[in-house]
Amino acid sequence: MATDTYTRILDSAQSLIVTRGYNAFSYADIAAAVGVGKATIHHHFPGKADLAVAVIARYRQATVDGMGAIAARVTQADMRLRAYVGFWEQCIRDDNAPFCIAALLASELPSLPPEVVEQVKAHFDELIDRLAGFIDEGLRSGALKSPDNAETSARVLVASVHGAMLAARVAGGDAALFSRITQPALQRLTG
Amino acid sequence: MATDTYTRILDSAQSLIVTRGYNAFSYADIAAAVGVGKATIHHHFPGKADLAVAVIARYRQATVDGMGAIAARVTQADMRLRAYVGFWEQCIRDDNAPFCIAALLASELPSLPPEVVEQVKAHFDELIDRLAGFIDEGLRSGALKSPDNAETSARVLVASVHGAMLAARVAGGDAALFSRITQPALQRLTG
DNA sequence: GGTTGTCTACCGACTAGTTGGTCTGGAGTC
DNA sequence: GACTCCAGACCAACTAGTCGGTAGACAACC
Repeated sequence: MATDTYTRILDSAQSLIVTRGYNAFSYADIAAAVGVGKATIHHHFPGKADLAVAVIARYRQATVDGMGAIAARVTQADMRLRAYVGFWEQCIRDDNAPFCIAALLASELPSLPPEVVEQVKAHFDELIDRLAGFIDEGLRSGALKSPDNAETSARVLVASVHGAMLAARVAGGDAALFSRITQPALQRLTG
Repeated sequence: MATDTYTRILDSAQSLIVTRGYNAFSYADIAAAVGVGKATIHHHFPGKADLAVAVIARYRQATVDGMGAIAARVTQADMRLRAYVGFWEQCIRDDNAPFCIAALLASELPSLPPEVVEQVKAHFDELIDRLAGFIDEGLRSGALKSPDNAETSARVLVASVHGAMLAARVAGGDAALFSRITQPALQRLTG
């Protein structure tokens, strides 16, 4: 199912989307990066939208898995939130995947094919849902505090992370700036 | 200097960038929207980067003017910040220009021509500077409070606004959601 | 008061290159 | 021999950008 070429195309597409967005990468870019013909990409992903959908679908799964791993590994609610934010800080620091592709695609939303829009929305819903789960648990146990409900608190935290990503990107990949900006949103919940 | 056609091209480019970003609009789009030939656009703006630079430069001026107007009209520091956030809430509600073009371009930053990158960075610097000015004044007078310095506080607020814009766009232009997400960042300063 | 020259504003037709996508066909495998 | 995987050549449509040329405004000159 997931052959090597298939995965490498997906990897390449993902890193191109992270740096350029949906509209500024082409089949030729991927073909050159992976070292295959353009037709090979079409073989695995009939259209550009299919490719993007596959990238986000995998990204969504990775997010769900990652949040699940945090839930399993970390027991304290405040540390779970710190792990989420810390993950992105590390990504920016390593210049690995220094931007959430869903956030990037969200900004381009009005110019995206409907299937892609659907995936982006689904990712946001999922992410908010998982974080709200962490926060809800923390509020019940008294480990966290917030004047708002868990869902709103999660949205505020995510917005802070996305805004901080933008700021870090403008500052040339400044992970320390990202950390500085996201800290208040964390402190607001962790006290 | 600034003829009618010139301004209309600029207007059209700006609204196209707001909805689609830099890479997903073309000279043909603008030509069709304005009702002129493509060559006319090239006459006023030799290259696509020149056009984008002109759009952002005008946007920067409008931002500086707008912040100046707030400073002149509103005396209380907390109300100045509310005016800034409220401006964007209104833009989203009216579906007028429901996204900051600099924030949108910032997400595409790695794929942008250097002249455009420069303008985007300059806008961020200017915006942070003006807001930090408001906050600094408020901190001195005791109208605002913050554990951080004015510059960091301004960055946190801007990140919150940009993150909330993304959330509102994903939610289909939900101005109430934008307001709900930005409120904590305001409350943090206004108490 | 014509004539000439120069300027800006604009257009239709063009270019070279790129876009996503299709077609045919070959190599390897089960 | 059917199937998956892949490449090369190709396509129409589109991209930013260029070309020569036109229409009008303004001025200078004789």
